Amino acid sequence: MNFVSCKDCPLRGLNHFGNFTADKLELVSTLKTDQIDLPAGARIIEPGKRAKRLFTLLSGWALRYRMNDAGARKVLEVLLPGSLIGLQNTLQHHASSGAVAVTPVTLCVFDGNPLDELFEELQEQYVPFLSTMMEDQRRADVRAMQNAKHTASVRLAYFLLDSYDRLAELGQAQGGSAYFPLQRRDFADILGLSDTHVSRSTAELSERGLATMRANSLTIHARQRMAEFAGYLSHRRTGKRFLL
Amino acid sequence: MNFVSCKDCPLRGLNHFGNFTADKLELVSTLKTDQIDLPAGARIIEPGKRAKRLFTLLSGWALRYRMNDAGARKVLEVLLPGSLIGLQNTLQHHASSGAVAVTPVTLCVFDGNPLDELFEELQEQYVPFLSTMMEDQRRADVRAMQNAKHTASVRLAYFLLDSYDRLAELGQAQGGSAYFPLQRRDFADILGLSDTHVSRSTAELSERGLATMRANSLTIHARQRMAEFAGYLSHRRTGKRFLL
DNA sequence: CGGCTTCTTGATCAAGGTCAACCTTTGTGG
DNA sequence: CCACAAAGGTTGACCTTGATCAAGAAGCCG
Repeated sequence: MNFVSCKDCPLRGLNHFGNFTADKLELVSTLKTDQIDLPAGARIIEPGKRAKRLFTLLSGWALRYRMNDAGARKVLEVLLPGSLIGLQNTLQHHASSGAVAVTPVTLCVFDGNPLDELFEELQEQYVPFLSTMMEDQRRADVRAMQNAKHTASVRLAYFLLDSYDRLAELGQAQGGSAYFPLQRRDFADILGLSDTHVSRSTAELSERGLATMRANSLTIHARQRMAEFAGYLSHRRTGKRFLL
Repeated sequence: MNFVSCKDCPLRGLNHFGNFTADKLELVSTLKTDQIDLPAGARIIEPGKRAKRLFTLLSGWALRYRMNDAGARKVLEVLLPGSLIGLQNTLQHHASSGAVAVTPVTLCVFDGNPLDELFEELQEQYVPFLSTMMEDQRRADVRAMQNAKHTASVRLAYFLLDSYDRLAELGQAQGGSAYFPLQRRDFADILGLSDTHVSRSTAELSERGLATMRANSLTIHARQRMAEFAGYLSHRRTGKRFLL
């Protein structure tokens, strides 16, 4: 993708993200030092390594994950356009999560200490910034709660609805359908299931007439019933999302 | 507990927490508007409610939790002295996690917009602040990963080791033993197990000679073997922890 | 000493893991 | 355009982990 100035950022135009004033935007533009394209499967951040650079996902899908001793991968977070990548690895000496591209991705690169400048110059932005972190934590909280009590197909249904709504906010879902590039193995690592059982669960959702998934796409057939099945409440988000 | 000025805060003296300069400390002192004692079992923050106040746990144990529709509780985080409480509920419109005291607790109260002032006046503190949030996220990440793959007793062992190390950093554990006020039911809600199975798992750790728990206390008998059993690595923490 | 709550132990059962065979897609080269 | 290989997905059989239900055993008050 051609280099995009933050002033012309296609994401920033979306209602979903907060706006900066022209001069703040100018500052953010100067903080963006590079833009890189990576193919599907590329490792964006190596787990266990310290990083100096902070990324924003401009387009494409990625996963934040962690490996355990046995070599099994657990996906901790699904990263969609607008997601900040690498905060763990810039702030912690021994961050053990990494990030990998699921589709071809385009990344905005913020070198040096963008957060220093951010908090110096864009001081009043810390509330949206923290709110966005809290929103992500909320998502993790829900996941934790569900893992404790619900069955595989309920968890899958919840994950699909939540993901669909995130995509819709990015303008990447309409009429119940969305591009959805995850494979069985990814679902397994996200939900903490075996890929075999993910298969069974998707079959169940399909049999119930709730949703079908095939060939990189997701279709939700009966939103209302599926939300009941999953115990999903689409709550209005807390304000706009922060975008560096 | 008598009102403690931040300048005389017993926690701040610990090596575990970062230090402020005298004038910053003075500022924080003025932000602390109150100090309250609550008995064991008291609800510190009501789930689902918006809150204006931010708390710091000065002494005692508390749990951040969330209820599901079926009325089951899931503990999301164990809060020990120094923990910030209520960030979710001040920043999000619809925060659904609450906090409850496990032991009698003493809370420092920060009214109004302490974070505003913090970031205005203590601007350079944002790195420790975010680092601390990332450290807590790391703990959650590990928990998520374990839930996916490990057995109940391994998860319990990991949780005990992690908790023990947190207590040790607070000077509340020596020689393998620590005050540990959680009940079977709390463990169940933390680990996402039934209390019955927590019982079996503690029995297993005891039979293996790794650790025993009785009467509000935890004793780790064979740290090394237990760490191997749990796959636990006590990594040096990333810098000091932020304490408002 | 009852009358609580918490903890333990046992028996049964269901959700999901594992292993293995087979089916579908997709891609590649002749 | 077909043949075949490789990767991903589905289905089935069996087994393990941990949930559920229920009955006792400790503690812990009054």
